[in-house]
Amino acid sequence: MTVQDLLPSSLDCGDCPIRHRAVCARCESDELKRLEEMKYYKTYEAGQTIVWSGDRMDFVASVVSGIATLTQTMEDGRTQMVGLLLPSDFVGRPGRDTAAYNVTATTDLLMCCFRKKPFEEMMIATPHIGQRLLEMTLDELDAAREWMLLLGRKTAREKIASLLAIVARRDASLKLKSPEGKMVFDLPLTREAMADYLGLTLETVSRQISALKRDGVIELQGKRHVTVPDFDRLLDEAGDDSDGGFLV
Amino acid sequence: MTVQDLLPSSLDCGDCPIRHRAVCARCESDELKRLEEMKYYKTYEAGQTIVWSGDRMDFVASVVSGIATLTQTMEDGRTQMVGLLLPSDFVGRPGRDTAAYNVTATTDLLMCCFRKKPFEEMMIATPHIGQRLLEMTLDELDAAREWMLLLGRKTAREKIASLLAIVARRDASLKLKSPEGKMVFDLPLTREAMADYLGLTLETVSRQISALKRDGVIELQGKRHVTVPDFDRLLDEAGDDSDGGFLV
DNA sequence: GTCATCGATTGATCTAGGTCAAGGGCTTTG
DNA sequence: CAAAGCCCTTGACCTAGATCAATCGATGAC
Repeated sequence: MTVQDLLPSSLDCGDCPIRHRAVCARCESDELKRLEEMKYYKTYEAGQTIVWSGDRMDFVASVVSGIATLTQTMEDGRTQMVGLLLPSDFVGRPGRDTAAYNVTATTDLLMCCFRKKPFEEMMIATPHIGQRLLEMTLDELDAAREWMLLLGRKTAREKIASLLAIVARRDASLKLKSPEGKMVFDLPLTREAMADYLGLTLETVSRQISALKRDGVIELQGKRHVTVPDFDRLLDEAGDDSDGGFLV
Repeated sequence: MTVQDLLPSSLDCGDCPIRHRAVCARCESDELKRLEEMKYYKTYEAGQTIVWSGDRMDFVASVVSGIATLTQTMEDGRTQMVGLLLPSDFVGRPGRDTAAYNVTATTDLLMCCFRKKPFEEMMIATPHIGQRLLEMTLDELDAAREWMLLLGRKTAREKIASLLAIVARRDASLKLKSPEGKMVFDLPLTREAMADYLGLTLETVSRQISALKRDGVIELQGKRHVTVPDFDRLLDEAGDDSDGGFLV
């Protein structure tokens, strides 16, 4: 796998990710223009909740910069992350009017939004936008199911390695690898958020990260800055059959 | 919640579920007719694999009767069920040409199929079919994410209760509850398949079912026939916040 | 400069669920 | 009807990860 393979085809031009990833892969210019007219930006601070599960959600959006999470919670407080939104990811449920999960900004966040109503009208008027949405939803479904394998069957160490691989791959899509072939990135999540992602406790996350560091699978500068000297080794630790998979 | 609430609006007429659930909620008669012309039936025996992950899959289909499962496997044999197909469920990935999971018939199975190519053309020609597909895929995504909460955060007992609740609800959609308000159904899965669904071992499944029986949450006639005297009690054991959720 | 606060680490201990092993009904086959 | 498979149950034990608790920086407030 080369660095080129990691580059999502969608991020090579323009300023607003939604143009490429979500909607406009095959847009004619006049449709693009209508989208441009519809879009607006919103910012959120780290920690801020964007919508609560069950709330009315009258927009769809694409993450421009920053990280957000989708989480589900039980009455007693147990929480499970069910989606991780990285830059260029899409959020929103055309055809549904309430949110099914809590959406929370875990870093400062910039989102490119469209009011849902006109977006849906545009979807109906421009069938291939609907097709694109279907494709993206299928991607999300694949990611969710890969994640289910992780939650149900992987060990704590494999879970951590999987998460690191996902973030490394997504991050490498934006930057290039260092000259020596090392992958370098910052963890966008606290230990607690990682635990909620992986179905673990934050203590176990901390221990396993320490273990991977001790065993030379990763290097750590500070608490968040990670260097992966050998990505294949990391994939191996993750127990991933497919090196491609896991779209998130 | 009444029994009426449990009835999917889609199963009240006709002989072929795909007509209702998957595609034709708003079909005009000529489109319906074209679909009728396209469809064909396939049968599989219990235990038979329908497609292997990675194989070419040149059809989409809807389950008419019987049960099928979607599973993912690691090289060392650990397996996780990622989807459960009950009658009227749709399977297939318009726009993708290979299967992402193993699809296996766990009982004798009758499916109503459409060759993928003409189905996709129909989808393009009839936008609201695409919309319906998007809606169904969003439902599946919701189910997958509910399932993630189960896998990541629920105890073994809660997992079992959740699964029983899902099957009971789906089964009750087809039959009515017994006069005394009890729900009665047959488990469509072996203990092993339940374990693969829930991220447990078959021994733990067996023990927890025994425990629920001992505690009067369920009654068992034989190994598979289940009576639920009090559905709310079961939901309570499942730890479900929403009594609605979990579409599968 | 001191005191909170927040995230992270690390240790000690406990336990839910996994693992290994031995039957116990069933159905199917010859 | 014996033999062989399945599928399921139950018991005895073990371990991965949870829980409880102490400590350690950073960072920021006053």
